[in-house]
Amino acid sequence: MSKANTVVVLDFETTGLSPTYGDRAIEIGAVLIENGEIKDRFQELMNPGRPIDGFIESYTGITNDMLKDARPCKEVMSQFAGFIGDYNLVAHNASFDKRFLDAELKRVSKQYTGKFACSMLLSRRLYQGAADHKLATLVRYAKIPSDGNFHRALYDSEMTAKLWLSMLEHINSHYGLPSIPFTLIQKLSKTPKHKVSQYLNR
DNA sequence: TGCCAGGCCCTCTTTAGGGCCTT
Repeated sequence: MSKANTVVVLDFETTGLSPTYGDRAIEIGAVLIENGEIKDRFQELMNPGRPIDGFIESYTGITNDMLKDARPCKEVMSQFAGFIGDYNLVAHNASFDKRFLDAELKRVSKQYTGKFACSMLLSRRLYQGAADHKLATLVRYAKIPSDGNFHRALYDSEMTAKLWLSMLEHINSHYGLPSIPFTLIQKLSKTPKHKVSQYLNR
């Protein structure tokens, strides 16, 4: 599979916000996009080794009962390392998912070489008219069909993937760029908002 | 057991503060 035309879009559900303060992953979901199409999927719950609190149960719909028989994080993450391989990676608010990916893979002595891009940072440049840049809001803004079942890992990764493809199509239709290298998307995601057109029209 | 983040980005900025996003 061509690395240049492939990205893995991933999403974690977790026990909280900070792996450096002991939070763990409880579910990973991911889709593999090749040449603009979803070609593969990965989804699994994982047992973090301790109970999750009521807020997380309510927020995700993942219960302690569901996690009781799930495989431990180390088994799931070792397998997931094989799924992401050396592909580049995308997530919505990628700094969050990158922290958990790094922390969980470090526990199983796995590494990855792909680079991250962030769909939220890109959307702040391309979809400046959106009411906000939450994933659900952007899915509605981009008119992506959705049943509204957010906050599960595979569903959110699929919606992020479709949002990502929507933004690539936006770049093509507005700026005549049918394909744009991943490294340029990363740079675009850090470009000052008022310079986006200048950046893409050069 | 319970504690709890951090990068981006704007502005009443840069010797700072606070909202947005993710769970």
